[in-house]
Order: sequence, then C-alpha cells, then structure tokens
Amino acid sequence: MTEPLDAIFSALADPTRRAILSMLLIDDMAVTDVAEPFQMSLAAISKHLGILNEAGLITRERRGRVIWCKLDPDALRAASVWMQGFGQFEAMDLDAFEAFLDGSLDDPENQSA
Amino acid sequence: MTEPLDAIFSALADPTRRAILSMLLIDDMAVTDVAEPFQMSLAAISKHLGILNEAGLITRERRGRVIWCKLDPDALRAASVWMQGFGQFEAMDLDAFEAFLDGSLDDPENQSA
DNA sequence: GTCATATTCAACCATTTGGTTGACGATTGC
DNA sequence: GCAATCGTCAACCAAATGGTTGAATATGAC
Repeated sequence: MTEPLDAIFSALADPTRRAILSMLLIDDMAVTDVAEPFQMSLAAISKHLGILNEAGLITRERRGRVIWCKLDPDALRAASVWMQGFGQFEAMDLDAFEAFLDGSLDDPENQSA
Repeated sequence: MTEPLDAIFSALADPTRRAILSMLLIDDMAVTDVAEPFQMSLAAISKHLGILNEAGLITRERRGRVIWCKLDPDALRAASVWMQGFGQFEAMDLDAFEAFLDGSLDDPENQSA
C-alpha cells in the first residue's frame, strides 16, 4: 500500500475508524477516551489509531502519560481532490449541502471547537 | 460490510479499481476492454467490477454478448459529501451533518441527474 | 449445429485485516 | 520506592481480500 490514496481510502473503509474521526472532529481526545465508547480492547483501538495516523488522517502528541489524538484534515482533502476528477457528478449536491451548512452554522449550539 | 460507506471506501481503496473508475469516467466500456491495460486475468477484473457494482459505483448492462460498464455517480457523491464535511467544515454539528447525509442519500428528490 | 467470443463461477492459495490476550515500557502520585 | 495508569508491542487467530486457473454459461457468427 504505497500510494497515499490507498492508505486513506482503506482507513476510511472501517466504520470504527470513521466513528473515531467523527469524535475527533468535535475535539482532541486521549487514546483511552477514544476507546471508551467502543466494545473492543484498548489495543484494538490503538491499532486503529495507528492506521489513521499512517494514512495521515490524524496526528498524535504525547503530553505526559497521555497521548492526544487530533484530526488532520489534509489527507481527507487529498482524497477529496481525487474525487473532484469526478466533479461533473457531484456538483448537483452542493446546493443541498450548502443549504444545510447555512442552517447548521446559524445555530450557536454548533459553534463549538 | 453492511454500511454503504464501508463498501464505497473499501472499493476506492484499491488502485486497480480507482483506475477502472477513471477509465469509465471517459466512456462506458465492455469488460474485456476494461481488462485490457491491466496485467491480470479477466476473472480478476471481473471480480473488481463486481465489487465496484456492489458498492454502487458502477452499473453493468448486458447488450448482446457484451456487458457494458458505466459509472454511477451516486455512491461517489455520498463519499465525497462525507469527506467534504471533514475537510472543510470542521466546526459544524455532527448530528445534523449525519442527518443531512442520511436524508440526501435516501431521498429520491436528491438523486437528480 | 458448431465454433468462437464474452463473461462469470468455483475452487484454491497467499497475504492482509481486525480482533484477542498478556507482557512490557513510560509516566504520575503517594 | 512502589503501585497505579496510559498506551504499545508481540504472538496468535479467524475471516476477508486479491489473485490464480479451469470449467461453465450465454450469445453471436457461419
């Protein structure tokens, strides 16, 4: 799996990893806290975080005993760019997407992080 | 792999399959012609096409002896929208975003050409 | 009907994936 | 120093993945 896109899409293919990304979208988290909602071992989550890190989707930083995980949007953008080669097909959804965004950003509840 | 996004991202994770999609972006193709540039058996390409079809990324239509493969924009659009949520709109409400995704995928109104 | 073409199916194989458990290293608190 | 906490590593396992080959199916051409 030498190509970056291989690693990125392969990382995104797992629902646990997508859920982790969703959690990190809200805020940075320690590994233990990332693992908490999942019904699998900490070691398994640690492996998932390693895969996300290898794909460039997250970064990890040690502070004391705790390793903080942080979303890195760059890799996702790379995958997005690849998909823009198919742009003629995704254009029609942008109106709905932007309408959704307008509503979502108007709500002060959503201004977190 | 019940979730649509699982199948879509998993399908996109393979470079052969991404190359096939790029070829189909230019024009519809017969299975034999899809296989021609690759150094693997026709059966292997047939499997790849089956995976792309299962993910909803392509459709296949038999005309006579030949099965024509055609790009299907819907699945790619779903994945693209999911990714754009992370790459560009990190501050928005996640629940609303997922609700939007569900709606946009289920609602036939949004499947317009 | 017979033969060639287009595609899939079935069985098989090696490698990868996603999980487990238990041991280990690093750090903090008492 | 000692015990508890945080996270990874190593070994293992079952299942999935990506490829192969050879047989089977379906259609078209003669």
